[in-house]
Amino acid sequence: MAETRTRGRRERLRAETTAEIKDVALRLMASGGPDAITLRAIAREMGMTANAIYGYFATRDDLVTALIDDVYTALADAVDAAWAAAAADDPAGRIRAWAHAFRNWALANPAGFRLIYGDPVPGYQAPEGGAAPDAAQRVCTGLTALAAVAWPKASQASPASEDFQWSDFDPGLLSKIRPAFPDLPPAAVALALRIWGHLHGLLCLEIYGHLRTQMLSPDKLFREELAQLVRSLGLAA
Amino acid sequence: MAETRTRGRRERLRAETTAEIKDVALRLMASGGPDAITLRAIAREMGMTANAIYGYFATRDDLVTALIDDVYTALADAVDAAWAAAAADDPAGRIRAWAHAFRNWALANPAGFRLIYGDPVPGYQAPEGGAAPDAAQRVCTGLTALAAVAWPKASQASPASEDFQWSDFDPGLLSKIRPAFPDLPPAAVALALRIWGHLHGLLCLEIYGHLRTQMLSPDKLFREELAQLVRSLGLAA
DNA sequence: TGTCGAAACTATACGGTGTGAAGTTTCGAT
DNA sequence: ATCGAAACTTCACACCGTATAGTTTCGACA
Repeated sequence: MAETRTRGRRERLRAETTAEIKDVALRLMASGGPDAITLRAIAREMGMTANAIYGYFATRDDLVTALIDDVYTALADAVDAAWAAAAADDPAGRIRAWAHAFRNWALANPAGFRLIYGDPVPGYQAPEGGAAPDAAQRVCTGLTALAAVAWPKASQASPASEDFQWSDFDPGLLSKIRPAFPDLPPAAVALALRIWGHLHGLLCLEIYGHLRTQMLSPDKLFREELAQLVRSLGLAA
Repeated sequence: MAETRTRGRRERLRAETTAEIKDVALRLMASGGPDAITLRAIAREMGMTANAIYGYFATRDDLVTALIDDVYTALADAVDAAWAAAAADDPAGRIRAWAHAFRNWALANPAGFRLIYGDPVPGYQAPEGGAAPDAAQRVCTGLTALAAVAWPKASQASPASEDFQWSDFDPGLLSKIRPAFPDLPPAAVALALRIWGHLHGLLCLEIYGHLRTQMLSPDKLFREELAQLVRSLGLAA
């Protein structure tokens, strides 16, 4: 038991250091953007040598990957929580809550948003698996859940023009969605992705500063977007 | 006259070198992404020293700015040309032509798209004026022209919920739009920006690889988006 | 309790980057 | 023929990621 305690101690220290590295990296990112994430800066902040970090992350990309995982998970948590907090019998309200949570999170963590959705860092290549794809699918799944509730009305308000097949979508995504919504057709998933694109586009333009050159009140535009979305889904109050 | 000839020669050489620098930079970007744009790599390619480039661009950011200007202008030219090539009496066709030109350009020049709309390069800060904002406004203006034609029908199909004012928009943008479309209300410009956001979002997700994790046929999704857009504008065939 | 060995960390080095200052060459204008 | 500006090179500096080798720390076990 002393054994497990001490071994636990080693692992605890290691976990703490790992957490501190990620913490410092996130702080640097928040203050100086994704490019401020340099091993040397992190080490400087921690009173270490840059090479010491290699004991915790094999490469800087691995660290960035870990950060993306954490940040993306935080985003997914935020929108899921907003969804859960809204009244279940008010689909339009849930969509609004979800979307506003998404935007508010992005505006509060612009560097995080860029880290997830932009070029995180020079030459970075995302790995295959990991928490980030999971979080992406959670976001996507949440959106599909919203679309699923609205689908019966939405599909008759504006049926899909393309004939979507299940084979058009990623099996991993479907494996999470289809069990939850057995009656959902492929076109509804396409709708969810389109909605994702709508919100993502406005947010990208805003966060990367392309909207501010044309529009002085992006929040008004976003609210209008949501109003039209709710209406197009046949959920208008 | 010998005077003007020789002075012209100096300037011509200078212009040629400037063009070659940008050319090499664009080639590097196309093959290795925006991050491959390094002064040293350019100089290496040209058989020069990296510092020689400082005679043409005061800083690397200035070079990147020049590239962004060129690339953004090329994009604006492409969509404008597609718009002009489509039949003037077919608003829906013009929208489709515009949007497909946008997407095709982006897919053909992913690095350029990232250069314009993403983090171009570590620590880059866009300057105030220049050709890029002009090109952005051309894109935006083109979109507004599309929205303007559709507005009479579109506004009664789905009127705006927010009350947009002219003061919500950038005066520079309005100065180009309002003279051309005197009867256009602010809400129509908001619609144009929303459409921009829709297309931009799908394209961003696709180009940055976030869509491919969920959807295997992005082009089908894009066509569906356009179909729904045309329908929502009351332009359905 | 003394010793071993693994883990954590440092030191040094290499090649890459942008950029500044100073020196050299080129070449048109007078 | 000469002057001077422009083009270019050389050298230097600080920063980056990362590989290698050496050093310290400290829990585990005889």
